[in-house]
Amino acid sequence: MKFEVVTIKDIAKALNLSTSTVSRALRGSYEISPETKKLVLEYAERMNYRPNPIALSLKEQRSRAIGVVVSEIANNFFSQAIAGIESIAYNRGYHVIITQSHESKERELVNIQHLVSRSVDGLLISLSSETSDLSYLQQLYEKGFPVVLFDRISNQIDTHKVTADNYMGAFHATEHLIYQGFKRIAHITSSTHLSITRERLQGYKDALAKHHIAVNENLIKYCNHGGMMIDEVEVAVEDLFRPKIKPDAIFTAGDRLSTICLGIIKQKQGAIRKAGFIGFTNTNLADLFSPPVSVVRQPAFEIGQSATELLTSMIESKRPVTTFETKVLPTNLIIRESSLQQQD
Amino acid sequence: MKFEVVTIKDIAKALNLSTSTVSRALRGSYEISPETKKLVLEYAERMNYRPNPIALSLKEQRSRAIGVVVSEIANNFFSQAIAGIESIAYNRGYHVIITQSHESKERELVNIQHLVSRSVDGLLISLSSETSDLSYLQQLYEKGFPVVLFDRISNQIDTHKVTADNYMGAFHATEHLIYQGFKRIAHITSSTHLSITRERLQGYKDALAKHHIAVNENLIKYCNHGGMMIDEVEVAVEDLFRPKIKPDAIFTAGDRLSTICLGIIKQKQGAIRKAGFIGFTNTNLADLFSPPVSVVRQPAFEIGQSATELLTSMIESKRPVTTFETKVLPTNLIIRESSLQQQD
DNA sequence: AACGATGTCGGGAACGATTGCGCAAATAAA
DNA sequence: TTTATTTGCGCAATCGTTCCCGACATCGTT
Repeated sequence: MKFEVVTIKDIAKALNLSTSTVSRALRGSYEISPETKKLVLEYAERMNYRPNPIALSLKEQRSRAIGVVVSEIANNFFSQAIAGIESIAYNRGYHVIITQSHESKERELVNIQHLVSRSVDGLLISLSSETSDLSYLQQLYEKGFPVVLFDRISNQIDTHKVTADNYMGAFHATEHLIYQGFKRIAHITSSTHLSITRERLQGYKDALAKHHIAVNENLIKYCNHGGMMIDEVEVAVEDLFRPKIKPDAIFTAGDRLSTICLGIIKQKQGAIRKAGFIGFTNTNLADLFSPPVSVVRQPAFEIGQSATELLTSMIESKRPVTTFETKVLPTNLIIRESSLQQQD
Repeated sequence: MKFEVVTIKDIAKALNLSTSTVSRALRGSYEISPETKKLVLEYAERMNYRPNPIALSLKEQRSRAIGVVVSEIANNFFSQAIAGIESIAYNRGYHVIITQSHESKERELVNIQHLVSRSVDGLLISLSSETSDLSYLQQLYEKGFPVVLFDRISNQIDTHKVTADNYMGAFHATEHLIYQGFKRIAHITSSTHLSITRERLQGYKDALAKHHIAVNENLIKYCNHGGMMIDEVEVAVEDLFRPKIKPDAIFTAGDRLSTICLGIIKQKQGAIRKAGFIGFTNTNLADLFSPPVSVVRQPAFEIGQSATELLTSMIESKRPVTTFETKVLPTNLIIRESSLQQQD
């Protein structure tokens, strides 16, 4: 099952020229006479010649492809980020190879090794929630392999990073709840391995502190699988609302976490149902919810774009890049009914 | 900015052997003595040798990668389908290269050419809404290049196809609305170029016919950009509800179409707001809507898996495949409040 | 002792493209 | 006319790997 294509050799043979001449003619080299150029160009056009990228990769030691590792494609944030990645990569002539870690550090490692062996020119990574040891990546990176971290970043490795302003996003969300009069604001988040978890948690805590509300560790729940397991979230919600003194608002720190939590709330009655709600999520459908849901929205598309720009510039840089930037893009607080204090 | 790796040549030099011997030792050839094998294997292991997939691709004329063309990644159906594709491809040792057509036939063509020139071993395609002329694909396919169509298929090309049972999905959805007492059921769909449009439309019409309801062409609106342009949908909805005699229910035929339509309905009053609603969508959040939305859900993940299984079997088939199957997977009708007749 | 059989290994072409170098012919300069 | 320069093109190496052949050495057989 082969798919025969014309090569530079075929053209050379047909035109009674050498492959070098054909190659140079195609690349418009000055050392080829205009007549020969025209001849070759026209024939190549007619035969629909396309240079073989694999051969080029082998010769030039680059593949013009970048690898992406995310936890899950079917997640609003990531699918939007990938769209952003693809938009820039496409323009710069790179292919995008996508892999999912499913929040597993083993799978993440296998994916990275796979991509590297496949000679991708660079890597765009959002860490899995299990990942704490970055030594493999570190090692790879120190050998000069371009890596850009996005969304879930780490300070264990010194390279370009792009992320949303998780701290301020969480801070403003929490402060908004406080302004609305909520006093006992619960926070449901994921593994503390993740930078986004820690940043959002800090924003939450600092907002409370600013308004002289003591942080209550019982109001903070960690779902280590980040919403990959529904049970985990159910347990967290039930734990929160079991005590006599219940939370009056919930602030969730992740896309899946938010939607799952909303689903659980919907099935419940009483205090749970009445609690204020705001969450980090990138769904476009939040205003269709009942009640319309307040969200912290991340500029996912732009994060993907920005990370890809940094990566391609690193790949194409002549000398080793030594100064790195960490881009922090502002989040968008969209207030709808769910986070408003009900007057009753 | 290079990333130096050990090659078979390095091993040969270090061990004072020829590359042929090293190659054979690594592949466990019988003509290499056990001692030499052991020596090579251990050294390769120690140096963390990985065969260069690019070189292999060049030699073997295959890349162990499959190309995917969809209209948009950030769409529930496609992101779920891609997850299914990736799950099978991963197990069979293939990489997945994803591209988006953004519903443009030019972009689709460029992507396909790009992927082919990059020597993907096969193609998984869901056609753009603009595509009517499949001659390029046809031509490619006739040269023996493995192609599997999924979701948006075409009978212009004879190969494996995988799709949801759009006809029955639409039929049952429409019939459900009829059973609920709705009489004037509008249908908002996309370009008739698409197989899914035609199949769903036919299901809709046949359900009406079965229940002796005349098809009213004024109640059918075609959004040729399939929800990529919001205006288009707004115009459609307004056109539907402008006449004196208004529809009492809406049935939408696509993911984006459904959610956009729901957004529009939400902003309106009166007849529009009160109309029954059901739509094709793969969002997981439909029961969080207000009211909870009835949907026709496609087995997106399974469609992706199935298409990938067929493609890889085609790629790996020794002799040309001549008999093709069209897999039709059942849809899932999930009834919630939005499609129930309100008793008032 | 001569021969074939077997076991181990290396040489080199091939996959498709680029590119430094060299060579011949044509042209320009002396 | 002779020399120098330019023009136009081919040879061959290279990227990493596989694989067809051919080259030996060793062993057993007659």
